[in-house]
Amino acid sequence: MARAAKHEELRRALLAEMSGSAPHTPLPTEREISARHGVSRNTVRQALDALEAAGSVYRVQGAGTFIAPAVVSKSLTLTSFSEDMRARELEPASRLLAAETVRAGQQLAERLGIAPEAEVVRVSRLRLADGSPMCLENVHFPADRVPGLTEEDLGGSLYTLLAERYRLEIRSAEQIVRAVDLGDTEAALLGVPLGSSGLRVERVGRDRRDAPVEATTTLYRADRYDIRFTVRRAQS
Amino acid sequence: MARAAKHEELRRALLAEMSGSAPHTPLPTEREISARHGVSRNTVRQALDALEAAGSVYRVQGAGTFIAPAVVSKSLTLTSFSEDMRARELEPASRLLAAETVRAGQQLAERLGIAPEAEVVRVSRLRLADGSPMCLENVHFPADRVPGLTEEDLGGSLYTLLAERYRLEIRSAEQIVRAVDLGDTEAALLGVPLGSSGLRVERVGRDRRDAPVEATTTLYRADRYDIRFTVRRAQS
DNA sequence: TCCTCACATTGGTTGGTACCTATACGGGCC
DNA sequence: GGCCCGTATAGGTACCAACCAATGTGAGGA
Repeated sequence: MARAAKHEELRRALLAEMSGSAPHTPLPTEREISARHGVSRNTVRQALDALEAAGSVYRVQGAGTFIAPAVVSKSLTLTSFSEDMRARELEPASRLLAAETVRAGQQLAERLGIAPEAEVVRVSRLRLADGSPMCLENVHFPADRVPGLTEEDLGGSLYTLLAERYRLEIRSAEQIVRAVDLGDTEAALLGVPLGSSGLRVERVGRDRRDAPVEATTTLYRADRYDIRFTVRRAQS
Repeated sequence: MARAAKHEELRRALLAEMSGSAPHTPLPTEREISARHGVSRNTVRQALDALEAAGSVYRVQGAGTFIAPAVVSKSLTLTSFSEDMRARELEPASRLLAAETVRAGQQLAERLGIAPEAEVVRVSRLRLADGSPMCLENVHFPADRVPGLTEEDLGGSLYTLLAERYRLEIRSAEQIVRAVDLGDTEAALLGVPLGSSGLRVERVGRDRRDAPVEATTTLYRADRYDIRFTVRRAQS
């Protein structure tokens, strides 16, 4: 390891230095950080850019860079269910419901950018947090990208399995969030009353070349789950 | 105008040049763009950084920069209801339900970072898209930041009013999204069947100094509204 | 024919420098 | 005492230059 770029190391260092301080505390000036850490101001700015994008600091021209107030929600990042639950201090677990190879069909084919006749591997799991149901997860992969997946241990993190076994890394994902009325089987599996509402998240995960790798539909219990994120004003 | 920074102008220029081309078409190399537009490579990279963050292009080291596939969802940005609806090609409108000054109370005080006894202005509106109800919106401002707001015309864009009348600009916002069962009055106002589910978005808007400016709770119809966004893998 | 490896090319990182613009603070004027 | 404005200082923009690291290709060997 230790292959990290300087601006990345600096980012971590600054994050560590900041960790104890109160919100709105000013950081040293860019020029001072530059001098103290023995890097160029360019590198400092790169690190600060990342911290700003993550919502850890805010900058005011002419005034300085300041520690952002502790936010409920970190900026929106792509996380696996396991990571998501651990961030909420819940213990993630899984119950495999189905793992099979089927035809893609029209809708999935479109989301994954493959032919409707192509085969996909479907993994259906009930995800638990601290032992009780949190969501129903339906993941689809193009079959030719994950040969032998149905024989693997699907109880843990799929992301880890994908990365280690198939060298597939999901770098970005598009998500569509909707509120839905749960069906009876869904409500039963999730252990909520019939007629409850739920949060449906449809996701298409892409590798660093923007090729679709995964299409997932997840149904969350409305009473235990929310989505938190920070948005910023952008230019047109 | 024309006060735009070079990297910003370049970004727009590149976006325009790209607009016709097919996905995965490579852009000119950074060095070539630099030469052709008469700017430094640093500036080119700044422009490309923005385009990449917006999801318009993706970059592969050693290979090039490519036009990203047309995505359903642009990267997540902060938009007003009016902008949001226009992006969906719907005509936004408003019906004012209430505009009053009240005590903040515990919960609002916490969200806005003010004292519970402090006064807040509450603006409650039914938002319409193409003439039919889309959501119920409840906006709260610290009263001392928007004197005389209740006397203004509250039928249009609050963001515009805030910017022009009070010089308040919302630069970032934290949002919490949940699925909820609508209450009877809410369902009636939104014109959906009793017992329908809805999407509740709680937002705290902040100015560029990260000071809370507004706290909004919005209740969307589940059948007409979804939230779309792109997430990226981030470092720890 | 197929595989391998060196190399040219592309984006990624880092350094350095200069100048612009917004901000805050303090001294001086009213 | 309070307002105004100059000035020091902060971040923002832009340029140049050099080198690193991943990629892909084509020449050459098995």
